[in-house]
Amino acid sequence: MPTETRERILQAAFSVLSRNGYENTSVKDIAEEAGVAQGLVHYYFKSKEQLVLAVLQMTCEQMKLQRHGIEGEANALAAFEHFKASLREHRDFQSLYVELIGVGLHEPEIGAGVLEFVRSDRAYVEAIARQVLAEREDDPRRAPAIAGAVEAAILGIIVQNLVDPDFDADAAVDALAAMSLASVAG
Amino acid sequence: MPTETRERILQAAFSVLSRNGYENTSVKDIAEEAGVAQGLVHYYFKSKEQLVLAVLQMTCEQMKLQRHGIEGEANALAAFEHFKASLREHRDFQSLYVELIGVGLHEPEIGAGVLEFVRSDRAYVEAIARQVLAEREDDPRRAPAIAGAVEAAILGIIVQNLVDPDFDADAAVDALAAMSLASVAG
Amino acid sequence: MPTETRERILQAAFSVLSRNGYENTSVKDIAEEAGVAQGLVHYYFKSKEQLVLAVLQMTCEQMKLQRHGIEGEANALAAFEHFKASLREHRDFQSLYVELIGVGLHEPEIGAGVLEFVRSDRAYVEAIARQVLAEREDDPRRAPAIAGAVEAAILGIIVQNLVDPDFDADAAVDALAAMSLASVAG
Amino acid sequence: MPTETRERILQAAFSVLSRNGYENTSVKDIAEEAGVAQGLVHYYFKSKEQLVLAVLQMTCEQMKLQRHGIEGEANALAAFEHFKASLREHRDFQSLYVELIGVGLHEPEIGAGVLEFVRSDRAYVEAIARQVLAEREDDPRRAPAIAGAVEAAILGIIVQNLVDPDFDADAAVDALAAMSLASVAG
DNA sequence: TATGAATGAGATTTCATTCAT
DNA sequence: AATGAATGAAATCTCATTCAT
Repeated sequence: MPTETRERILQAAFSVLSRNGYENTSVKDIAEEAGVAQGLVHYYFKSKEQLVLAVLQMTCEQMKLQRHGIEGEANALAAFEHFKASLREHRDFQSLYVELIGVGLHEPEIGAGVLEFVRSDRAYVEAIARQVLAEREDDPRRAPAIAGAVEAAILGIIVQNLVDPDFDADAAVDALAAMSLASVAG
Repeated sequence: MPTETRERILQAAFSVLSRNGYENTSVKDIAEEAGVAQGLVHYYFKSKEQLVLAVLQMTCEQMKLQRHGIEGEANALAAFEHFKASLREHRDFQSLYVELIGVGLHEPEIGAGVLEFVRSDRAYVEAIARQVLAEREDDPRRAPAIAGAVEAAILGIIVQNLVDPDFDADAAVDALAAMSLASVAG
Repeated sequence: MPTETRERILQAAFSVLSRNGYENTSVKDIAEEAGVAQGLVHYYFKSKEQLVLAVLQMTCEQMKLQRHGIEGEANALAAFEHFKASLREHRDFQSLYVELIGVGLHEPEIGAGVLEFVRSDRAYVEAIARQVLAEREDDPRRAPAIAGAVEAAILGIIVQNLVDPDFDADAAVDALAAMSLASVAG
Repeated sequence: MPTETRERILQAAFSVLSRNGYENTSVKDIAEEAGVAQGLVHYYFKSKEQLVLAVLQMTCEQMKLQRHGIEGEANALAAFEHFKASLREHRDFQSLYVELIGVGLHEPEIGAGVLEFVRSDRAYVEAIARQVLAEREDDPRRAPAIAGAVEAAILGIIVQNLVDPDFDADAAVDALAAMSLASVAG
């Protein structure tokens, strides 16, 4: 089946990219990991950049799905717990993601993909914030700013967790949870 | 004069790197920007990686100095204001920094440089946190976790500010300030 | 056809190497001689060293085949005659060979290839020596030492023949033949 | 003293060249080994090739001197013994020498230096051969051919001794001695 | 769809040599 | 005599991409 091959290439690209980094990954490496000829990669993806973009989107899609169950709960603490778990389980995704944030600063197509995901992530945080503000009868107009800060902290915890082996990510998440809830009236 | 030339290469490297990105910057570009022969770059820096590392360190050094006046004050709000200003004034540094965080995930020498700076930055935040906790007679042992979360938010605000033209960085910083102070007893 | 191209590169490499010498031969020169793109050379051979090694082995293989008919004869004099002829006809091979002996002293992979050929050549000489010793009922245990000396003289005659236009190679081979036979009982 | 510096550079060049090989030796390496600035090497030697040539000549000179005492003796066996000793003691010289034979095939100035030494060496062998032939009242006109073969064997034993750790150089020299003496009437 | 040979541009790096001091 | 910064050319190698089959 044609689609299977495309998928295999995508998976292979994700593996190699997250393992070796954007700079150290060639189309040849990806083709080898996927077990296909080099030329076939360009049959499915016009350029390396397009392939990377597809990888980014595929992976973001996977992440969104995992979050999905939580969203209905409107429970901020549960979301933070879920985040703690994902810090342990999805290092590979996060590593690629952080690297692509950097790449996206100078490659517009990647940048657009990154932007889309950052915004959707922040929107999710904002939705939760809005729920909490509503519960406590605080001003719902505060939600965007709080979401900006909380989403920022999430990104920054991901980064520190990747970069610094001594970083206590769980403690940072707990502190973030305490901080964000303390700032809401009630 | 020898030292001047080395400095000129470093400055040129910073310019080109922050303007075009790590991937799109060649030693040739840097040499041209500096107005020297390509070979001279390798006379002063053993490899491209070493040069980039030196750029990272030089720039981190500059950032540290700017912070210096603040540190004695133990005034968290002033530090947040200063951060807001630097978001406007130092996009070039921040852009390079964010990109090198990504690069450093797979290139150990860059990674070590990034780690060093992240830690020193967090230590600075922790010192301020400790001051505030002391003022309000809260438990000083909370400082590391708070610093982890606040440093994270700082990183994440830098990222969003670079990536998303619609991001309201000032509002996020204000929300962060409110959150972090609200979580401390008093 | 793929194999043809590989062979063409190999032949081109032999030509340029024996004509211009190892030091003065670049991959670009070889690609031009073969009429292919420079990158293709590295498609077939991982590195310049690997290519040179392949050239060495290819040429050694050719030399071995030419010798083959003789070996059955157990006739030392015929072998010496054949050697005289090859001194005239295979200057190019011998020139490259002598140069690679020198190169191999400091590049292990080349050195291994050279060693292999020297040993196989000496083994061939030893086989002939053993035949002559048997014929004349002399001690067969003398064969290795005699082969060491005769193989040495062969190498040295090749060298002098290349280096010194006034060197009388035929006379030297005849003297060697006389010497080696005179030292065997009978 | 100026001459001392020149000598130091020559000695350093010999060390580095014989240790690392011609290809892997840069003028910078030599300057560093000598403890002088890179530019100074070119003050004393017009080019790298000239320097290498001077090294070759210096070293050949040293070898000749060591032989000198022997030459008066006209004692072939003593000369062979001396050769056996030099195989053990002068690997560094011999390694450089063999490499420069190869280089000299394509660089005329080096080639001329090599040729000069090969000829002088062969002339020395020929003188001894002549003495032995005279002693045994054999035809002195055989001397050049014998010398060609013996000098060849000397070169080839040097080569095999460098290339093959299992080569029994002493046995080969003994066999050579036996062969060469057996071929002379008496 | 799939292959893999072939291309051509470009990257990093090395190096002999020159030159101002 | 001596330094070492500076040059410019060249070398090896990598790689995204194309193309004939």
